[in-house]
This record gives sequence, structure tokens and C-alpha cells, in this order.
Amino acid sequence: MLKLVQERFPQLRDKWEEFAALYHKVEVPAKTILLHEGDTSKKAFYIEKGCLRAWFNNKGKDVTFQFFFENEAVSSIESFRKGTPSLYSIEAIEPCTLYWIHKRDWEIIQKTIDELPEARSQYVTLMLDRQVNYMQHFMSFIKYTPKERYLQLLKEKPHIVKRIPQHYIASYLGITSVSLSRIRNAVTR
Amino acid sequence: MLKLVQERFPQLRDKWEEFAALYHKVEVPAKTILLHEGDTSKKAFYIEKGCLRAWFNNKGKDVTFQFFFENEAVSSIESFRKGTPSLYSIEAIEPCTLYWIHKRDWEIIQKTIDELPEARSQYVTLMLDRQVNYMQHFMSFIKYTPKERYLQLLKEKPHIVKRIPQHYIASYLGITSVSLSRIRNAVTR
DNA sequence: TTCATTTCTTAACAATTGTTATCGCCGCGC
DNA sequence: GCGCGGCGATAACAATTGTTAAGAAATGAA
Repeated sequence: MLKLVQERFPQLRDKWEEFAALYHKVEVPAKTILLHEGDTSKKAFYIEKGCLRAWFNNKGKDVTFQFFFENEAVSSIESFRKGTPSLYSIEAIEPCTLYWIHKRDWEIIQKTIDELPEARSQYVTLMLDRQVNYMQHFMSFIKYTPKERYLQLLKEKPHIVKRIPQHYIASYLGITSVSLSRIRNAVTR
Repeated sequence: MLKLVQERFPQLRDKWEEFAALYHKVEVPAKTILLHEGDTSKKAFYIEKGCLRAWFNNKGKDVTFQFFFENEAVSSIESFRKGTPSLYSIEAIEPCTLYWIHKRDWEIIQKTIDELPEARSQYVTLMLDRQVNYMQHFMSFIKYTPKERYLQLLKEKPHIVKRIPQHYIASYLGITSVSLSRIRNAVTR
């Protein structure tokens, strides 16, 4: 359990047993909504098995903009940290095995990280990485056409294409499922 | 000078004179390239007067994806911090008055910030804000059509529309300058 | 298995955007 | 003043994507 945190913060090894007790295991069926758009996030999740998506409602249509898989930490980060309403919902795509931690308990771990210079610097690096990811993803929207984005996704993240229903991928690419279907048709022949 | 840093890090007040000496004032004409795409960033900039753009080359066409104005800190953040080649160029749009600091000197300030818990937490908050900005900007690309994005830009950041040449704005919105011209024409009547 | 729901494909037509090219305006340097 | 280059508007046509609708295929539950 919580492979990610253990690997990334070896400095916390001593305190690990104590921290692990703060996490709660839960199994949820597909389509469970873990956080509703507009609500304030009080929980952060860790995925042991299954996958999630982040999405928001746009004029009645749901728009998926991020996927999460095994061994990833998931939260509406700005809502969780700042206490603001979440800009999006978080939902299980498959039946999932998750661990969740309450905000007040996370702050205990956070405090410990903050006191260890190495863990702290590791944490900042993680934040920077996430920022760069968003930036690159965003740049790819200006840089590439929908067809190019699909081909790139197929090449660089084939696990997404294999595992995620196509209409979610379509909105992730910024197009309709009809258009994605056409693109796929044109590519395979 | 360096209004931004002074306001955001009041904890550094005592050391400020010492740190200010690490910055170098420079005046550059329009179209000066401060960092070339592919080079490794060794300098961070602060804008006293003027504006900059971040852009990259895509199949021979230049694509602008961010603008910077007075009192903002500018760098190819991931290149500056990680020593990797920059994914984009940074260029003056207008004649500018800038202050720059070398990476090794910035690390002195960084170290001081890291030793003061309040300044440190302030720094993390700044990083989080930047991450949320990228995320929201990216979400707007999935959520809105080019016309909607233009109207939103006009409403929320009119200073950009007023000050920046239109063909830069077009690529910032992810469209051609021809298409932006059509949209403007349709909107004004 | 069987039925219902979800997912994906295809078609026809509308709307939008890209491409290429031309023209006019404006500011800057010589 | 004059010419040049940068910038923006417009036109005509091509290409792409959206919309709506219908039906096939796959999936999941009873």
C-alpha cells in the first residue's frame, strides 16, 4: 500500500507505520463520484487498483480532462489545500480499491515533510513536475491538431487508449466522440 | 525595483539590500530574445517596464503561449531549476527595462527562503498558484471554442488585447490570425 | 441466457477553421 | 519624403470538426 509515498519519501520511513494508520481503505464500484464539482475537498486519495477521471460540466456535457491510475495520488489539489470549491468532479471509471486520508490527518504528514529538508525539497520537486506536466499538456493543445494529439496519445500513453472508454478520451482530446471515431477510422487504414 | 519579491516575501526585508545587489539592470529593444528554445536557462528575469512573450517553434511557425508584464518574474522555470533544455524561447515584445539574476545567485536567495518557514510556505503557495493557472488555462481550451476564448480574454484580460499585436494573440488562442480577424469582425457588429 | 444500457461507428449536412493570396494602412529608418 | 517591412482585413476555396440521428456491437446485470 501507498507505494508512491514510500518510494518518494524514503526519509519518512521511520514514521511510516504511524502515518499508514491515517489512511482508510475503501472499495468503490465504477461511476462512484468521490468529489462533486463545487464541493470543498476534504479527502485525498491514493489508487491501489482501478482508475479515476477528473471532469467538469460544460453546458450540460461532461468534459474529462485528466486520468489517474494505480499508485497515483489524486485530489482536487487547489480545493484540498486552499479550501476553495472544486472546479471539477473526481469519479471512478472502473471498480477501484482506494486509500483515502482526511485533510486534518494529511496536515500531520505535511508537517513532518516540512521539517525534513530533503523530503521538503522532494515535495517541491513533485509540485514542479506537476506544473510542467500541465504546461506541456496545454502546449500540446496549441501546437497540435486533434489528429496529431490522438496519435501522440497512442504513442506515448497507449495504456490510456487501451483502458479508457473512447468518449472520455474524445473530450480529453478536446473533440467529440464522433470526430475521434472518424480519426481512428482514417488512421487504421 | 523588484516590487513583486519585496511584497510577497516581507520576511526577507532584513536581507533585502544584500539580495538586491545580486540583480542586474538591463534595457533591451523589442524583439530581443532573452532565452533561446533548446538552451539551458541560467538567468531569471524581473520586468520593470515592458512585456515579454514565451513561444516555441512548431513546423516553422511560431506559437506564443504566454505573456508577461510589469512586476512579474519570468523564467523558463523547469529549465532554470532542473538544468534541462528550455522548451520555449522568451522574447521582448516591446523595449523593456529588466532586472536579471544568475542561477547561482538565485540559489542564495532560495536558500534563505528555505530557512524561513513562512517565506517557504509563501513560496510553495506561489508554485501552487502557478500550477492552478496552467490548469485553468488548459481547461479553458477544452471547454471553450476559439470565439468564446477570445471573448473571455477580452473580458478578463483586456490589457493583453490592447497591448499585444494580434497575430501573437491568435496563436495564444490556438488559431490563425485570419480566423481571429474573422471572429473580431463578427463580434463588433 | 436474455434484456437493457453503454459504447462505438457511420452518414448527411451545417458550421467553423485553415490555407493562400491580395490589398491597404501605419510606423520606422534612411 | 520615400520605401520597406510589419500588421491586419478580406476573399475564395479546401479541410476539418460539430450536430443530429440511427443502428451495430459490446458489456453488464438479473
